[in-house]
Amino acid sequence: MRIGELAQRTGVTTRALRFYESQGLLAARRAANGYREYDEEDLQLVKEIQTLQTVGLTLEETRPFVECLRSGHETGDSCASSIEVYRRKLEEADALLARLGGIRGELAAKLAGALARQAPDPCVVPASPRP
Amino acid sequence: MRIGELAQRTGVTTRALRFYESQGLLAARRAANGYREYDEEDLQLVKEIQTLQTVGLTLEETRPFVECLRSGHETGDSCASSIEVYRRKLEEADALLARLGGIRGELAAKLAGALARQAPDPCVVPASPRP
DNA sequence: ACTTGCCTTGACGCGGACGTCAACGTCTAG
DNA sequence: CTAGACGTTGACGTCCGCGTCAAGGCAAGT
Repeated sequence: MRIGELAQRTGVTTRALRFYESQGLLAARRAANGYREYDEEDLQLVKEIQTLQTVGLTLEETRPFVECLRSGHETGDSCASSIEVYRRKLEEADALLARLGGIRGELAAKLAGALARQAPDPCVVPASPRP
Repeated sequence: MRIGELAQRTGVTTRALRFYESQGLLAARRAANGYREYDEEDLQLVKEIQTLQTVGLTLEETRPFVECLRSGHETGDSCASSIEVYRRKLEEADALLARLGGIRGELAAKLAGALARQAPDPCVVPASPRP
C-alpha cells in the first residue's frame, strides 16, 4: 500500500509517517515512480508505535520495540531492551504521579486559602448585632 | 536594586527577568544610564511568579496574579480571575492525574505481559517429566 | 590606561512531534 | 486534454521558557 492508505488505516498523518522514516523508525521500499510502498508488517509497526505513544513513550523510546519487531520477534516487547524501557517509564510515571499529587495538594490549599481570605470564616460567622 | 541583585535574591536568572518584562509581567523603571531599577514590590512579584510556576502554572497563567498584586491587593490571589485560574489548574491536575494513573496501569500490564511471555507461567510451572 | 564586572539589545538555539507551505511529479477518470 | 487526487523533497513554523552568544556601554578599582 502507499502512504495515503497507511495513513488512513492507522490514523497517523502522512506527515508523521514521513517523519518516522526520517527518524529511522519506518523503512519503506519505493515503487518505480518513487512512491513509498508499505506492507502489512509496516502497518503493525506503525500500530505498535501508536499504542506505545498513547502510554507515554517518546518516539525515541519506541525504537527498541520497532527493532525488536524487525528482528523477527512476534511482539515488540519480546526483547530485553524493550522491557527495560517499560521499567523506566513505569518509574517515570510513578515519579510524575507523586509530584503531580503534591502539586494538586498545594493548589487545593492555595485555592482554599484564597477563598478563606475572600470570605473570611464563613463557617463560624459571629452573630451580627441587631439594632 | 538592579537586575543582577534581583536575580540573586530570587534565584531567577537575569535572562528570565528580562523575558518576564518582554512578556509584560514585570515593569522596571530605568536609571539615567538605562539600567533597570527594581524595588521591593518587584521582588514580591517575581517571588509570586516563582511559586506559581512550581505549582504548574504557565507564565501566561500567572498574569492575573501579577495584575492583582499591581492593582494594590495584598496577595496575588485576592482577585476573582486568579481564583479562576486556581480552579482551572486544579481541574487540569485532576484530569492529568486520572490519565496518568490509567497510563501507569497500562504500562504495568504491558510489562507484566511481556515478562509472562518471556518466562511463561513461572508461578504454576507444570512438573516437567523426569526421565 | 586597563581590567573586571555589571549592564544593554538583538538574534538564534533547544526539545518533541509534527503542521504547513512551496513547487513540483504522477496517476486516474471523464 | 484536463482536473483533481495523490505523491515527492525541503525548509520553515509551532509552543514554552528561557539559554547562549554577540557586540557593545557604563562604573569602579588599581
